[in-house]
Amino acid sequence: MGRRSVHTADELRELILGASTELIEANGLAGLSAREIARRIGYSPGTLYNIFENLDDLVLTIEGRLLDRLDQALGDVPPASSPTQTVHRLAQAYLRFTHENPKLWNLLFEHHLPPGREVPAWYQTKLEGLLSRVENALAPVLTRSDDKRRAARVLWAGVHGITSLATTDKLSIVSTESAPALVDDLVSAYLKGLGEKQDQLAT
Amino acid sequence: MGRRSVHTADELRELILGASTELIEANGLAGLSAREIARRIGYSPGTLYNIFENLDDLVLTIEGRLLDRLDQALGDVPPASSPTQTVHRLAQAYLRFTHENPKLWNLLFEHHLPPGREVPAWYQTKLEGLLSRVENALAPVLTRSDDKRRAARVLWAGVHGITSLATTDKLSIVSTESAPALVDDLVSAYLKGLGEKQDQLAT
DNA sequence: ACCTGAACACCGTTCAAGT
DNA sequence: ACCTGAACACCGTTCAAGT
Repeated sequence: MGRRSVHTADELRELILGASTELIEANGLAGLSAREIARRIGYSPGTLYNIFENLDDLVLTIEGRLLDRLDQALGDVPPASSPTQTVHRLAQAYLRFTHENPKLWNLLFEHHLPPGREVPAWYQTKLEGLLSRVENALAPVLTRSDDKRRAARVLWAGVHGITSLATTDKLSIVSTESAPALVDDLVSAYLKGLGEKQDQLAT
Repeated sequence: MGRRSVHTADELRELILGASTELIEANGLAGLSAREIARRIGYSPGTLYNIFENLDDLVLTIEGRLLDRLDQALGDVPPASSPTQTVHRLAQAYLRFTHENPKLWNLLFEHHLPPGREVPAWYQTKLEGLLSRVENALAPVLTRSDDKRRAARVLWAGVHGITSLATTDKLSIVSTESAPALVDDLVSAYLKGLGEKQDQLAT
């Protein structure tokens, strides 16, 4: 037929991304299918492939926007009286974000690129941007850049691990309610332990 | 036709599980399909459904065996001179295990049961058994059972987070080579920090 | 230029029919 | 009793044909 510009390419793009997000929020990656997206927006499956290379490309786009939203959420965190307190706030903001968007967040870990394909460069850049927010918060207390790098990664991984176990329902060793307390415990004990190490090095 | 007992039900079960494990080790959950399993073992797809309820049931069985193997690996860790050292050894053993079976381990997080279904009771039991190994190692240093529970969960989640980021290739913020150092850093700083807290409570 | 929809090569799962 | 294989209801992706 040729519905010819009932929607512009950009509008179509947003329609597709919107429908995809809804499907993922409802049933995770398993709920996403090209044909179902097409049904929801009233186009044929083929249309998706005019706009996106394939489903992986589409998912990567959604993930990019999600990382941007998290970056914004972390950017909105006001610095606290001490670096330690700021890290606490960042960690809780991350936790809140993942709990508000559990299925969408899980997408980052459920979705895998086919064997050959690498993650795009902009994706890697976004990740580093997020991590640098933690590194910056740690800067006043960890001057050696190696220490800062490592501590930021350990904290990030630790908080990720807690949210992962809490949201997965598969390793339900951690309940959703207990997650914030575990995150606080991790951050405070770990940073306290690091501080002691620092002191030892200083003496 | 009715190949009638060329293999016993148990043999067939093992054939299916073996082929499934190979497929997962090659390409993750995405590489697994009932039809491909059937092809590999020379039976028709329908046969799988005489032995397993469905693919989820089959995957859950594989996951159970994997948890058993990890439990054994952790059980083989000899206690060290101090509780802290023992936890270090457990954490490294966990890390080694996940790095030796990356795709299989990822199965635990890639695979989700359909909306209604809950994880079976034996599954939950196995998880608690694993966690109790960490709790036991912590027992000499953390007497309050609440503290023990929390510390074991934080450590477990933390190590899980590090391996997850290292193996995912999607959040490649952590390289495979750096993982052991991050795990050591997490365990030593966290436990040192907890120790300080304890001291404070004691005074 | 844009979109369709049939076509191809796949899925998971069921179940009547065969041995 | 055990296993098959056709059938059903799905997939992702491509591309000739239509407007």
